[in-house]
Amino acid sequence: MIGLENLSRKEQLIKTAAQLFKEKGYAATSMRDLANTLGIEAASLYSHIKSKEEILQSLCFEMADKFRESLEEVENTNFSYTKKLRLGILGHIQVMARELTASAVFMNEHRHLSQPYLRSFLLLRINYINRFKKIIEGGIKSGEFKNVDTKLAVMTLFSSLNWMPHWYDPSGIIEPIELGHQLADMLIDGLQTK
Amino acid sequence: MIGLENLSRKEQLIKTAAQLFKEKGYAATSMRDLANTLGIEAASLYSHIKSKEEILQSLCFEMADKFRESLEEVENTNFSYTKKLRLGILGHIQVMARELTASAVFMNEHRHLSQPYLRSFLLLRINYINRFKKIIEGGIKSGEFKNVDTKLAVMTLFSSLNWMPHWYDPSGIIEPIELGHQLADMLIDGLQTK
DNA sequence: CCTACCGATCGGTAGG
DNA sequence: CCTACCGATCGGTAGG
Repeated sequence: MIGLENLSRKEQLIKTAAQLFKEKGYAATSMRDLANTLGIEAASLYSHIKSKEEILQSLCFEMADKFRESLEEVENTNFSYTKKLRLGILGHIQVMARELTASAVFMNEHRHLSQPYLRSFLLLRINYINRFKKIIEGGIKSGEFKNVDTKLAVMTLFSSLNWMPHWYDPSGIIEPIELGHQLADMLIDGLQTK
Repeated sequence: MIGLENLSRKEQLIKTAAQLFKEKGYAATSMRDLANTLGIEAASLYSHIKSKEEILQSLCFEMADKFRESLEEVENTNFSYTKKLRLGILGHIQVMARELTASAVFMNEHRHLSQPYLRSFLLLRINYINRFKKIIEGGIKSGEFKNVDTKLAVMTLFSSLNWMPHWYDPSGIIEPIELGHQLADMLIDGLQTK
């Protein structure tokens, strides 16, 4: 692992776990896998964390919080719905780009949370999705957007966004902001030439 | 479980496993979970199948085959790229709608395949994605589509399509074909009014 | 952060 | 399809 030198041991542990959870999945990652990657014994992990699930909890809820924060900034503006949607997409992608691994875990591994954490995570997520949906609905009412099925539209957006950590190459040419603009262009203007 | 009466015991077993793999994930689903759901002992499963992974293999490769078949039909036409893209989307969604659970497993659990199955699965998948990409590239060259980033375009399409099993309600109002048309409309024409 | 260890559960087999 | 069982591995604890 590279770039973990400045982090506390606990932060290193969570970052490393996120990597493993992303690659192998939460259930298929053992505490011994994690310990081996860090170069310590499995039992030693428990002086930093209380349980395996605690790691998943911090990853999921910290990301949920960052996504919510980013969208709230956009909501507190007076831009058109078209611009709000674009800024919402840009914000989401920038949060994701800063935490690509944690974002992938947020998207794919949250189902392994136990109750009551799972329930409150799903509430946060549906709330986030509904806020994007409100922007789309607003755009339809204002005449900016076509009268599409808003559930389909928002789920298309949400799945496109959240699958990005699986294929986006942060060392590649295209920058997160540029990527966000292109995705917004595609969804707002379509592929077709005018 | 409903509607499994006409299937062979092995087919029932695979369908039931798909449901559990979708809900809990492959790694978190134990053979005892599967046996309990079917109302038999875990050891009895092995008179129908060789291993847990064999179930995952049949699910993943059978779906890959159906998706490939559906896209090949579209490729063997002389339609415009716009129409090919639309028909490709419709085909994918119809295959998925017929096997919603297996499709979710295909999308999210394939990483638990061991070698050499994982490698050949990923080859099938990248081949499928590249065929969609070729349609988009063709449309750009012909002037039907704007000069977008084709990797972004095809991954947006692919992730939208494959996340559908997680939110699409087959008992709801909207039919798979109608859904496919609306998704195609969105991606091709965009959200924006003209 | 380590050694030593716990009970529970895992995928799977033998033999009927 | 069952009983009986296997060795391996799981998340986690006690005590230092």
